[in-house]
Amino acid sequence: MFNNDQKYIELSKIPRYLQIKYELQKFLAENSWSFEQAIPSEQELASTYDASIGTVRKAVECLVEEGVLIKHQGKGTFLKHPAFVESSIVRFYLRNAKEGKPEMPIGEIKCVKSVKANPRINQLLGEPVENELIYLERVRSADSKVIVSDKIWLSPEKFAPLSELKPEQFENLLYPFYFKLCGQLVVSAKEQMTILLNHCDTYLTDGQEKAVIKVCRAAKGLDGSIIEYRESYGLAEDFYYETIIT
Amino acid sequence: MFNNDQKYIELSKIPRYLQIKYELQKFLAENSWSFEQAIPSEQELASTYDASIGTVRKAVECLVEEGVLIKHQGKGTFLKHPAFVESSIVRFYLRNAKEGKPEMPIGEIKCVKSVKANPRINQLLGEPVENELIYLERVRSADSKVIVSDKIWLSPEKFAPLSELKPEQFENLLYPFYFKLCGQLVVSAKEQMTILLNHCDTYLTDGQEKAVIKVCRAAKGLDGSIIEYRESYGLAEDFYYETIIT
DNA sequence: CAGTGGTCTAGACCACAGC
DNA sequence: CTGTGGTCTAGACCACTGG
Repeated sequence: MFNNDQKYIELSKIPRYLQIKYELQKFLAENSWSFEQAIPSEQELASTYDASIGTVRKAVECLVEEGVLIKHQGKGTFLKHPAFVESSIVRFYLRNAKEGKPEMPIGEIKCVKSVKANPRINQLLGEPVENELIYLERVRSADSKVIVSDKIWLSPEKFAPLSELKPEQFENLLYPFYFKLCGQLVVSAKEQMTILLNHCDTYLTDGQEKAVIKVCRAAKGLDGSIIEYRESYGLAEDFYYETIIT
Repeated sequence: MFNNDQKYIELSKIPRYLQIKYELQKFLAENSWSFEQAIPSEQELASTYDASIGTVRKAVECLVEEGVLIKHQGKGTFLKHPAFVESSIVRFYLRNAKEGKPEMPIGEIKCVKSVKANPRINQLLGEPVENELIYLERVRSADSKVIVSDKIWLSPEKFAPLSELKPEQFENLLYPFYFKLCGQLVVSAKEQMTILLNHCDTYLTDGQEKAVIKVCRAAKGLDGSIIEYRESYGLAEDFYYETIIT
């Protein structure tokens, strides 16, 4: 009925460069594009999408700003390795790191299991409310001291390969591991920080109550949906965070 | 016209659009441009700087991204009112705000004086290390409860008019007041957050030691130099912060 | 050298605001 | 209606990369 017509009109109102952006995003998600191979050049994209270079450049520019792509003059445009280090919770230890060589902390999985549905988290992950989720517990340590304690929830479908693994079979960095085993790439995340003055965590606080910072993180995949939900805890005394405001 | 040509040849290493961006920034700073009057249109700018519209648009786009300008289709491009509310320290109370009407807290100056030089702060503000600085103490309250306590340092030259004032002559919001009295516009700021578990503040903690969050803020003016340094304190239990990571 | 992205031009038409 | 910014084109040349 009218719906179709209306939809068509609505769609044609979306700028061409945004349409191309979405197409490109879909293309990259569906092909599990590698980090090493350049995506088609701007000339190629212009001809395949039948648009001028300027328009394609604008589409690509959007994805660069979102942190999905990165350009190298003379070489090409590539999928960007997400900046894993930039997590706010992981900045804790960077402040106190030895001069010159900030050492990456070691990530260790403590527990992998399937847990009952949690309405709020299921909804975030786009899962039916009755579905069970994959649940990980993990600690990050430096100099054999626990710095960050993570609780992680994942969709059972997208991350099915993980549920078969034992804790020791995981790797140090989780996001590249997700990508390798499950083809899921984290491109951005939203974090909420709060402070808990008396919190007790098995791994972080030695069973005592301490002041901690809690970071709730919702990580998005290439298609924009939330693919991982994580709650991280660090000691308040180690906290340091920097930001720019405009 | 000759000037432009010559300049372009001399500075040919810097892209034209960046040159125009700096020229524009200088122009806005020197003319104390108002928020209500649109800056010259893209056509005008293109002809005054003898560049194409596309190039001028790119220059303007830079300043929009930096939060200096804002565009309104059909109306023009304007100096942007800085988003004062977006300060991370001021987000505390927004979380607990009554539904529908997050009330702005009331800002009240407690003290205005000239203080001895502090090497670190003098350097940040670009002042000779022996110069005295203007120093303000201020609290922000909601429901007659102190939410944030600020210590503020300013250059004596740029903010000379303030040193003559009594506390009660200040206004609720400082940044618009700076602009009105001293022609100084804050366009961006860099903040560093840490947690102090046992901190005592005259206004915030009733003389007791409490867990607080400390935010050090360096605020930049139109020309990119730091024009205000501020240390803000808020109760840790009220802290809430959101951010996007890419 | 060829191919990539980076910059720039000189137009065109559209969408929106305000008179 | 005019003037603004928003989108788009079809080229040009430059700067950088790697074979």
